[in-house]
Order: sequence, then structure tokens, then C-alpha cells
Amino acid sequence: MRARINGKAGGRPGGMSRGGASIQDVAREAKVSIATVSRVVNQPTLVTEETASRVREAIKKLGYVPNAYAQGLSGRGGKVLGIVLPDIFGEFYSELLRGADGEARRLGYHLLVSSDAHDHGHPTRNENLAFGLIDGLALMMTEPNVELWRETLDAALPTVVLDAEVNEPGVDSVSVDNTEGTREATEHLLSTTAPDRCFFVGGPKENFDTKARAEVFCATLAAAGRPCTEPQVSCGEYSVDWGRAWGRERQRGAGLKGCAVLAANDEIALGVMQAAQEAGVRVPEDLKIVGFDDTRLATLVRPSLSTVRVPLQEVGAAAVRLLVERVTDSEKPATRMKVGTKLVVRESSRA
Amino acid sequence: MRARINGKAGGRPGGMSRGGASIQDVAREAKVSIATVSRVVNQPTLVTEETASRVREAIKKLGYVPNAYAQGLSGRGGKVLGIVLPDIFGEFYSELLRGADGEARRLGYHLLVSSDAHDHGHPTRNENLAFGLIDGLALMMTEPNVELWRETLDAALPTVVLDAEVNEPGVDSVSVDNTEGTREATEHLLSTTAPDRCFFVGGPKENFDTKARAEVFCATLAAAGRPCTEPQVSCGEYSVDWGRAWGRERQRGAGLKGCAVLAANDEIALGVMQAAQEAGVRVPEDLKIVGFDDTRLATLVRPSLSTVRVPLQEVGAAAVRLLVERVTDSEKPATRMKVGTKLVVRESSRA
DNA sequence: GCGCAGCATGAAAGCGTTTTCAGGAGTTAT
DNA sequence: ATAACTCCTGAAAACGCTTTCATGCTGCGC
Repeated sequence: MRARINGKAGGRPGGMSRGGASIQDVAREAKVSIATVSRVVNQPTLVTEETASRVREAIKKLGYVPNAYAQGLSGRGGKVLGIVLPDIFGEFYSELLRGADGEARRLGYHLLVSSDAHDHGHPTRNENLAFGLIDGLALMMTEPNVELWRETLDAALPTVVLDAEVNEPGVDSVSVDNTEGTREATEHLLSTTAPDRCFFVGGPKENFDTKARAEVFCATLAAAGRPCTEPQVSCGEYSVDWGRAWGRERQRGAGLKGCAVLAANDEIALGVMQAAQEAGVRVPEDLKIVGFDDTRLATLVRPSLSTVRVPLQEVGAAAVRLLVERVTDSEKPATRMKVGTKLVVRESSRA
Repeated sequence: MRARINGKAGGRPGGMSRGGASIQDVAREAKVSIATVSRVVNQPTLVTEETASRVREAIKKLGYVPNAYAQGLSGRGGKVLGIVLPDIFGEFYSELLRGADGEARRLGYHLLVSSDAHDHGHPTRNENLAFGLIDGLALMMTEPNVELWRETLDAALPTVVLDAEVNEPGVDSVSVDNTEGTREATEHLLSTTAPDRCFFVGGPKENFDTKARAEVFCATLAAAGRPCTEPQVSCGEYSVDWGRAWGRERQRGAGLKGCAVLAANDEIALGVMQAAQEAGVRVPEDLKIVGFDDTRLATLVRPSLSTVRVPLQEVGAAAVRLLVERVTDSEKPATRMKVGTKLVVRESSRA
């Protein structure tokens, strides 16, 4: 229960905010009606310059800032967008967020961030979402199970889904077109390594991107005349640990030497690299590795990591842009946006 | 301008939200007054079980979710906290945010995230802050210049400052106690390296933490009988690039071999390590390196990085906790909280 | 000089809650 | 049986803003 300050708030002239001057105070100070104050703020052309300047002065003097709740309530929307991510930890989400934040800032919106990590996809999420507070929602699903988010998607709230294509009417989406980048990467590996020594180490089996990337990987191998066998594609999770585990396992078996690995993200790639280093297998001389995402990680490790660039900041920014468009124009038809991917060759896969 | 839906919203029975069922609709459906509905939601004990269950049913049927704006406006606060960081990019902020997010979630609050990166400490920030929307503000200042934030600090808004001690009445702070960790780290380096070959590579010169760490570093050297000379402490920025630049410079000069470096964060340490590797200087055989923060980076690189652990997630969580306490009890005296630091020895500094 | 258009302003409704106050129905004590 | 309570519920005010509608004023054309 917040303390309520009745009537005029005393104290410093400038700088009050909450519990500070209201539109009423400004109106009184400038000797006009609250309607006029509101107009000065929102539709300045409707007010005489003389009146307006008097009002502006009063606003300044009292340090008036419109109360966002009241604005929201009276139908203007509070300029807040929600963004829900599986987690907000690590370079991947970090970059996504940064893109979204920048764009939101540019468009005059605020970002309400929420990560799923603490109550993994549990339906209680919906309650947590501050529905009614946010004007739009950018949603990145952990699991491909759209039904988990049924309620959310059905809500009459502008929504854009990140990094997954959904077939919901009226729901925008921004996803990654893995085709080009994956193909490039695979061909790049094939240029130095025999098809049957190429491996794809994926994230979660049901993950949209992992699935897409695995598919293109196999297709490219097939196009090279050597359809990939089952053991050449493995799935796990998007983590260094999984990559390392896969690498050790392989090393114990047929060995990593002479192989090439395309990982479904940079973390996995890094894990594989660590396993190789542990075993004394040199990268890139004995083992080629290509990651995915081109997070900062790729340039931080040695040897630097070849990777497929995904413009994550753009994805975040695009999501926000789409959302704002939809918020301001609810008639806008649903947009399915795709951003391209491209191979970036660094040290870990050099011939 | 959002479309306004007048009167009852048609459409699907469940799942509406914005423009969806209001407390009025629920009241009508359950044949009670809105006051009763509100009570069922907020103070269930005041309502007969029979009435309450009827109301709950109506709520469920209509998919009613309280409108946060209205709640905010009517004095209950919208359960939103703002958090402003210099940037939201990289492992450091990532971890801080994760801690804050988790705690906020636990306490039933939402997090409005905003990074300073796009308009570096510019006063327009204040307008951007959704004042009036947030119940409290966690603020991490880029620069030590408190005056830049004067307006913000003066605002009658519960505020907690992160990672810096401020002397503002009524403003809480959560900062890092660098003493213990820095001392441990310095002594650790001194155990293998001569005092005059130990270096501190800092972040920005005015940064609170860099200053504190440099000081302890020097004091520890002095305690070991060999006060540090000027060139042993350098400042730059918190980046890999700066660390690498420092390393190259030193290598060009007296050489890195046989030295020990304490960096002000893990990124700088990593940069130094890269410079060493470039020059064929082995870590830790020829050069000991200790970082700061213990971000995930430290365990991802090879050799793994010895570092001083700063419980960043705890810092984030504590900030939120303090903020919520202050929001709910505005009389609470200002708290200055400090979290400790501790050396974690990994490979990069082994004897 | 009169009527009418056009413009600047004010009054008031409405947004969806919470909360205070008052009243009505039972219950218990006298 | 009545007074005094207790419990539950409803009516209504308040929160601060946007927006519609009405009104008074100015100036123009006839």
C-alpha cells in the first residue's frame, strides 16, 4: 500500500514525480482547465501560443510528469511492451534484448522483461504477464508446444512470436531463415572434410532452429552425394556442457581427429572445442568446428570460432517494430518476417 | 490511439484480456457488486465462501484479469520496478539482470528494463523512465557523476543505487565490497611473483570499483614491503579490447613473461590472455592472470580464468528486495548493503 | 448590422480499480 | 423483546488523464 499524498505535494519545486504535481495542479497554476493542459501536452496545435507558453511554464515550475497509469487507463496506452524469453542469461538473449531495447527506446516504448527460466513454461506465466499493462507482447517460446501458450496467443493482445513460425491468425512472427547459412557452413566443412566425417551437434530435439538446421545439413550432405547417416546428427541442449559431452563421447569412440562439426549454437561449438583441446586434438588442424549465432563468444575464444551469423539484434529490433506497428494499427495484417543467416569463417575451421 | 471496445467484448469465452472482461462484467455475471469482486481477489477472508466461489467462477468464465493501469491509478501501485543499466549487453549485466528478474518474479513484481547505452547518461533519460509507471527504481550509474542523476534521485520515488555508494538521504544502495577479494587475489599473485612484476589493469579511471580495487591492490603490495609504482596500475575500460591492448603494449615493452596481472574484470583479463597467447607467452607458466567478477566467461575460456567472485545475481536480487521493502514501507531507513568478494583459483594463475 | 463559420477553451463523462462508509441481516447478551 | 454487535455486502468517491461536446468569442461576408 503506497502512501497517498493528498492534495498538493509540498517539497522541492522541481523534481517531484510520483505523488507530485498532477494535471490539476498545473491547470490551477496556469489558470486554465485541465483539458487545456492535456492539449498542450498532446495536441499543441489546438492551443494559442500564449496560453500554451503559460502552461508550459507551469509544467516546468511544478515538474509535472503525466501519470502513466492514468494515461493508460484513459485509453492512450502506456507505451509498454512485454518481452518474454526462455531465459535472459547469456550472450544470445543478451544480444536479442539489446536489439529490442534500442528499438523500443527509439520508438518511445518501454520494455517489460520477463524470463521464463524460473517457472519453465508453466501456465502461471499468464498471470505474471501484467496483462492489461502491456500494449503488446514479444514472446519467445521455450518449447514448440504452442498449446502451452494458447491462452496468451488468444488474448486480444498484439503479439509477435520470436524465433519460431506459428500459424496463429493475427500473430506476427520474426524467425530465422537457417537455410542459406547452414548450407554455406556445411559446404564449407565439406570442402576440407569427407561427408561421412561431418557431424551436426544440435540443441533440443524439438527446437525449431535445431530441426531446420539439421535438415539443411543433411540435405546438403545428400546433395554432395553422400546422404547422412543417423549417428551424424545428435541432439542435446544449447549448452557448453552438452557440446563438451558430445566431444568426449566421440573422442572415446571413433575419435575427433579428421572430423568436422557444425554445432547448432556457439556454446555447443565451444564445448566441442574444449573436448578436443582436452584430448590434444588440434583445432582447426585436426578438427574443424563451426558454430551458430555469431555471439560475442565466437570472437572471444581461441582459436576464434567460425560461425553462422544470425542478426540477433535485428531480430529483437524487428520484433519491437512489428509490435509497435500492430499496436498503432490493429488492422495491419499479420507479418511473417524472416532474417537471413550467413557464414562467417574464422580460425576454427580454416583449412 | 488504441481501438476502444465499447461495452461487453464479444468473442471467445476465455482468454480475452485487453479490451476484455472488466470487473463490472464479472460483477454482473456473479450478481454481486464490483466491490465484492475486488474483495474476492484481494481480501478473500472478507467474503462468504459461497459468494466468493460464485465470483471465482465468473472470473474464470470471463477470463477476467485486473487491469493494471486501474490498479496503479487507484493507489495500489502497478507492481512494476524499473531498472536502468549502463548497458544490457554481456555476461556481467546479464547475470545482474537474471538475479533481479528472479527476485522480482518471486515477489510478484515486474521489471521494466532500460539501458543507458543508447543515450549515454543524457538527461533525457528521465523522461524515458516511465516515471509514474514504476513503483521503484534500481539505478546503475555509468559515471560517478551523481549530479547527472540529481533529478532522478530527488524524485519522490523509491530508489536503490547499484554498485556504487551514494550519500543521498533515502536512497538505498547495494555495492560490492572489493577489499577481501582483491586482497586475496593480490596475495595469491604475490605468492608466485615478485611485487614489482605485478600489475593491475583497471576499467574506467573514475569507476567506483576500479578505484577501490586499485587501492586495495596497492595497499596489499605495500603491506608486502614493496609499495607499487605508478606504471603498475593502469586504467582503460571494461573491455576485452582494452585488456588486449594493454597486454600488447606491455609485451612490446618489458615483456609479459614472468609477470602477474590482476584485471578489474574478466573481459580485461581475457584480453590480456589473448595478447599473451598471440605473443607465445604461456598462461599460467609464464604469466599469471586473475580476473574479476567470475562471469561465465571465466569458465568458458582455456586456460580457465582465476577470478574474484562477485555475486552478481545476488546484487541484482538484493536490489530488488530492498526496493520492494521500501515500496511497501516508505518509512524504512536507507540501507547501504555490501556484498563480499572472494578469490576463485582456476588455471590461469596456477603456480 | 446580423448571421454564421471557425477557433480557443471549459465542463464533464468515462476508463477500471480500491477503499471507505453505511446499511441490513443475523446473533448474542441483557 | 430490544439493544448492541458482528459479518457481509453495496454505493460511491477517488485516482489522473483523454476526449467529446458545448459554449463563448472573434471576424468575415452579405
